[in-house]
Amino acid sequence: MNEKSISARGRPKKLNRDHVVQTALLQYWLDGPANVSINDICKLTGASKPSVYREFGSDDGLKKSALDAYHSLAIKPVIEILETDQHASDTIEALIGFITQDRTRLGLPQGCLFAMMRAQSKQLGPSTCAKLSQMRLELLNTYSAWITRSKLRGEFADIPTDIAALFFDAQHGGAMRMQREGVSNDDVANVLEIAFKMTVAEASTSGR
Amino acid sequence: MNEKSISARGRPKKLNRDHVVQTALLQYWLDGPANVSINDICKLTGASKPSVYREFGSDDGLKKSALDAYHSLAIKPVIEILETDQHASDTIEALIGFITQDRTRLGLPQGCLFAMMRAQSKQLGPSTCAKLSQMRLELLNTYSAWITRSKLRGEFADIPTDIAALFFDAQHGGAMRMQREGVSNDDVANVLEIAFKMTVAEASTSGR
DNA sequence: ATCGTTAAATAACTAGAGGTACGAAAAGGT
DNA sequence: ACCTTTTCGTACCTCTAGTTATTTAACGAT
Repeated sequence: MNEKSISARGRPKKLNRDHVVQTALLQYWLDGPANVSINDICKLTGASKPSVYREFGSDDGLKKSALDAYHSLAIKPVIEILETDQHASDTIEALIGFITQDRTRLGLPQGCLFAMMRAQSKQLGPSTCAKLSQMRLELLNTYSAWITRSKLRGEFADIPTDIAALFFDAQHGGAMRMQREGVSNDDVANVLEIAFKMTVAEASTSGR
Repeated sequence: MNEKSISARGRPKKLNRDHVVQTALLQYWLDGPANVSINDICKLTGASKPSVYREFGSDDGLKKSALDAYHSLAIKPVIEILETDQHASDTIEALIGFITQDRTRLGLPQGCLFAMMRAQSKQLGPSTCAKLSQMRLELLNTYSAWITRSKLRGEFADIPTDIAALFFDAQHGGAMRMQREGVSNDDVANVLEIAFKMTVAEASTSGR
């Protein structure tokens, strides 16, 4: 099924790719991608340095793989919330809930690796940067599609779609930074609520 | 007047402190504080490394001094806008204008050194970090004071002051990131306008 | 058994970071 | 003229980053 059974020749592989990626992901997330070296990853996983280079090619390759894993873990859920068919205000509520959940209980760091990497993209390699902007576009497009759908149902204010998408992306980034700077999740949620409230269609607001 | 004339003994100083600080500031601003080494600064200014260390003590000291200079250059203007006595909507307009001005014409980089440093504070030394959080608090307090005054004049929406201050800070940071990521100043201004519009008192909005 | 294939790990290399020891140089004071 | 004070700058140090050469080990195929 996997590639291992296809090419079963040669010395069997010892390195656990997933373990390395997960460890790197967590460490990048916890300490910031620029503060974690390949050496650190080797110490943490017990892998040898050449093994890591054989598997990922370079520091850039490992970071890209970790970012890939982060996508499944923390970006896809956001996208799925935006693609769930429900009232815009419910989507917003779900979004706020996901962003401000207490991740420490799940053993996950606060903040957002994606946001951190965007903030330090100048210190990252080309393939990580490519992945980053691809993810950025994917998110912006998902926001745009959701906003368009919400507008058709009269649930969204009269704001240009692309501007509103940038606005949502900005709020998400802002929330992540607040978390890192120690603002309580309650306060972050409050900020997001007043931020997102205005994007809801004005008709329903004045109707109450 | 200055310290030079007080202790005029010893070999005269050759190092131009201001020149070094300004060069460092610009380079940090342009390439990111983590991507500029003391060596780079020395090459750019012609100063010798020990001179720089004699003057600033450490990398951390130089970064702190550069951040200090940035405060006068780009943070103080924001604070002054917030302390000018005018209608809240005019203040907001001035704020948006300042944030989205085209700095390339002034020979200044895009983005915001303060925001960049906040995003990479884990890579900075203790005194730079202290300066950073001091500036953060100063800004938040200035926002809060302005919001309180605006509320008294009925020009601000019914939002908890500290939450609104965090909201403004978040918008500023978001705008800086958008600039760095290549969003046009027009689009940034549009995002800020819809973001700040809601903080204006609702009474005047419905009155139109 | 041996051969090609693949992966292992030790031990290096290069580059650049932050930081400093130290002797020479340039001024004023005596 | 000499001493003291202050700064200068070359040449170094240490440490860690990313990266790789090289030899050895473990497998399937012949």
